[in-house]
Amino acid sequence: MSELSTKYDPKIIENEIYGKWLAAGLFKADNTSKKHSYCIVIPPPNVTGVLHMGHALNNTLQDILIRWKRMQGFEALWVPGTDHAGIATQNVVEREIAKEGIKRHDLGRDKFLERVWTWKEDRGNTIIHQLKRLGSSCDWSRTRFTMDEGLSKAVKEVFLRLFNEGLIYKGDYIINWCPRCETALSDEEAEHRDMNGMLYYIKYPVKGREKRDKENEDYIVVATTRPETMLGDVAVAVNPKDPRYVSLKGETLILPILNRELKLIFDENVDPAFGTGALKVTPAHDPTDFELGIKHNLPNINVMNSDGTINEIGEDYEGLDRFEAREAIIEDLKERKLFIKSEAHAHAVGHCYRCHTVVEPRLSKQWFVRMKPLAKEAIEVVREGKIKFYPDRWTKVYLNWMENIRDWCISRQIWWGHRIPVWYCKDCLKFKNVRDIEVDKPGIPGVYAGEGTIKKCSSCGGNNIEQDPDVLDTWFSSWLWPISTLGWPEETDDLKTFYPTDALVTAQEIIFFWVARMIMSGLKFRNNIPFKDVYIHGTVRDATGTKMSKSLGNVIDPLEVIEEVGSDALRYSIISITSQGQDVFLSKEKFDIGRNFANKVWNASRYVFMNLKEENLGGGVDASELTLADKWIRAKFNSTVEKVTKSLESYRFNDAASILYDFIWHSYCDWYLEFSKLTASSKNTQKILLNVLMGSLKLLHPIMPFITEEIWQKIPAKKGEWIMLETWPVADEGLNDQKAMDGMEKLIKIITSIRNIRAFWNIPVKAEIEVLFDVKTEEDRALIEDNVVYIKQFGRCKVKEVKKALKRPEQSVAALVDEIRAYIPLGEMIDVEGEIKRISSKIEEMDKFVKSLDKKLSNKSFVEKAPQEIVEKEEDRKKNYENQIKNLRDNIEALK
RNA sequence: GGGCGAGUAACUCAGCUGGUUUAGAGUGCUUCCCUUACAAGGAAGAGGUCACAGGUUCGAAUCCUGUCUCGCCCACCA
Repeated sequence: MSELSTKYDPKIIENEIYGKWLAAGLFKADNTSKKHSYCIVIPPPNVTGVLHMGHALNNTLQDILIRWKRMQGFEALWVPGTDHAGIATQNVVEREIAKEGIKRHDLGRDKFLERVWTWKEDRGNTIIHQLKRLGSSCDWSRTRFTMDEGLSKAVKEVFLRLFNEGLIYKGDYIINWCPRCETALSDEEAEHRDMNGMLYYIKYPVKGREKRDKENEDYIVVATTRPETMLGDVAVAVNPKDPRYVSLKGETLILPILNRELKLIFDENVDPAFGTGALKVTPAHDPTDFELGIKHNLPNINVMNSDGTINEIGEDYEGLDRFEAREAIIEDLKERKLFIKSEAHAHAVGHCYRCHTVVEPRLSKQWFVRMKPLAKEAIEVVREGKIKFYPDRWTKVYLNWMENIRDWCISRQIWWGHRIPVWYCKDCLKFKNVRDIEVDKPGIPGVYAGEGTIKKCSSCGGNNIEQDPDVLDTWFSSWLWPISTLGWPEETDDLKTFYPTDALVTAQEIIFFWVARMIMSGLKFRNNIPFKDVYIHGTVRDATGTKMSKSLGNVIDPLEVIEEVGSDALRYSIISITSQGQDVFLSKEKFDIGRNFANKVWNASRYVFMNLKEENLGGGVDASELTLADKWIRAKFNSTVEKVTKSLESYRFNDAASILYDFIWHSYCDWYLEFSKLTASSKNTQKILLNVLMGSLKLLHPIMPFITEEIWQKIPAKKGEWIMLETWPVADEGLNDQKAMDGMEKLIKIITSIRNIRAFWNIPVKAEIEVLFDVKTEEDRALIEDNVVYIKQFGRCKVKEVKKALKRPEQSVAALVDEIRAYIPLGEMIDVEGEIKRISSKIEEMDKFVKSLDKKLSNKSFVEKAPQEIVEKEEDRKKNYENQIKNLRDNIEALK
């Protein structure tokens, strides 16, 4: 047989194999195939991204699924791609041009976008290349990008449909504003982090009473965490039931510093227990206050510019950054004796998920999608089980979010993205700045939403038309991913064949951003769920439990790991340590698991190849000549097939990995392969050796695609064939053999016991020992005699005698396997006392079990209520132990 | 404030519907072995009141309740 190289070198193998797969077009899926389809779509990584361990885990899981299904005979499609990551990419390019001393406004919109596209072409494919290195069997011919023509068309189509249905509107609301990116963010894009902030107590004087000295009557104390927003205060609110403030009803307050008059309003939503029970009302800078403002008909005063500096309303503070203004205002208040105190106050503060700047709640005109109507059906399909989450606990998280869904802010004040397809006639609408135009419903004269550029106003005939300057949230294109990558809105063959897709594999962080919205969009625009199963894997963390991130410098670079140990080892390791949905704690040593296993597989295959003769491999296995080990390994493999398949079906990937590890390493290599050395020339042995290896390689292929393919290609009979296109093994009931399983297990125990004795008595490796077996049954006698060569070889001993009621030889020690007694005469080497001690301690140990079983069996309730088979089992066990104890006692007698 | 997850061997973790588990694996540790597949290996071994307290049950690491510790997510108490 052809040979594998002595050393396993993943670097060479992996590059070569991947190239071969690509060249042969094996990843391409046929959309006219009559086979059942199986489809997954990649969670599109951000174009600015580089492969991190999260991706490695995510893509390995998906690749396992897709390779497994492909082998099961499905027409398997895995659609890859990237999203344009509006804010992140724009930030990257802005940073790049900043090095040349240019800002984006210097370049202008068109020129800047050209730069971004150039960047995308040059650098935006990094992650795609890296995914290939991992072995991902994506259909690269179908690679998509959210700004592609097709996907852009889908985005536009969806916007227009929703707009015309009145599900998209533009209006004034408090949104999360990132002063660094200078754009609005959705609620999900503002990450809340616990911060040790301050709560500041400030006096707001009561008008006309400033000169009085009486405490509590000449001012109200207000508590705030953001004093700078007081510049935009329009009222102070208290609870109507709060006795402290009842007497002040009808009074007017004076806003410190700016000296604006403020109403004192009474509202039940104010919590008397917080701070002083008095709330400063700043409708333009706080969501709660905004609601109050509407309810009490208060004006909105916006005091900040888009970059977070104070605007002209702030008078002397104009131009100061919000945090500088905070300090300055506090100083001024102190000077005016209007500042009372500050106290530590822990609270959650929103941060921009792209640049981590503290976001500012800010009143702003933005585009929104009404989500409640979309959520309805998305809730039903999950409730009815049409879409299932794995692990199931995420169902609740999803439903909870869905049921409390809020409108989605989809406009971003950046340039990189899908521009909002809305045009305004400035003449009809009489607005200087189109941002200020409110669009609360479709069909407003002078507001046009359309696919192509609109140049002329059909209302007034004028051409003073301007397109909305904003772009859409990146997720507004990502949420269409399952339909748009398959060709929607066109009725393509891909869409017909592969939609709905089967599984979505993703991380928990993205359930709201993406999973939930895809379900809504699929139902809305395709009238069907986008996928059936959602597998949520854990977050990859470092050994201390911190999420791996570049800025923290605690990353383990998957590509470095691949360099060192290979992609197969990386894949195996990460899968084996990821139990369903649990977070993954990584450290470099963990990759040894996969490295060692790959090495084992390689060397075992090498051994098999070395011992095979091609002329022995023709025809089937001769069933009449099967050894115990043959039957055993075949039965064991059979159950492995079953278990691995079951594990994959239930998304228990780590189970699949460890079942294979255990079978290949501990059953196949440790025992079968060792046994085979004694019958290496037998045709049967060679055939079974190869058959089981081939089956194992197939089962292992989804997890370790490269090494399995490489070995497969070296099997002469498989020359020119691909393991990745092989058929997934199916369990064959005819191979199950309980008797062989039990027999082999006993044999293994016998050999182990003999080795054990050798080690225990410190018998030199080269010293020969003899074993005599005392058996109780004919079966046991046959078992030993039939397999005596193995006992000799692996127990490193001579088998002198096997018979019933054998008398214990003098000066011997005993090993016990069930009812079999093995005696090893050691002559002068043993001290009788020591052996008696050893046996006695064993008796004690067993006595404990007998006693506990006794207790159990004498318990009437147990005997009556427990299933019959369990009672019987326990009885058998007890008998067994009692027998063993009896044997051991006899042995002590014999030694004396 | 709500929700979720975790606490099992020195370390990192499995253990799915309670009984074939006398609680497993990998790493580490001890002893022996470079035996022609593999020292990235082989053989043998030590090591655990399954966080704590109750409860359900004939039977609990597993189910229920509570407590403690850690981690995460959600939430407009300024």
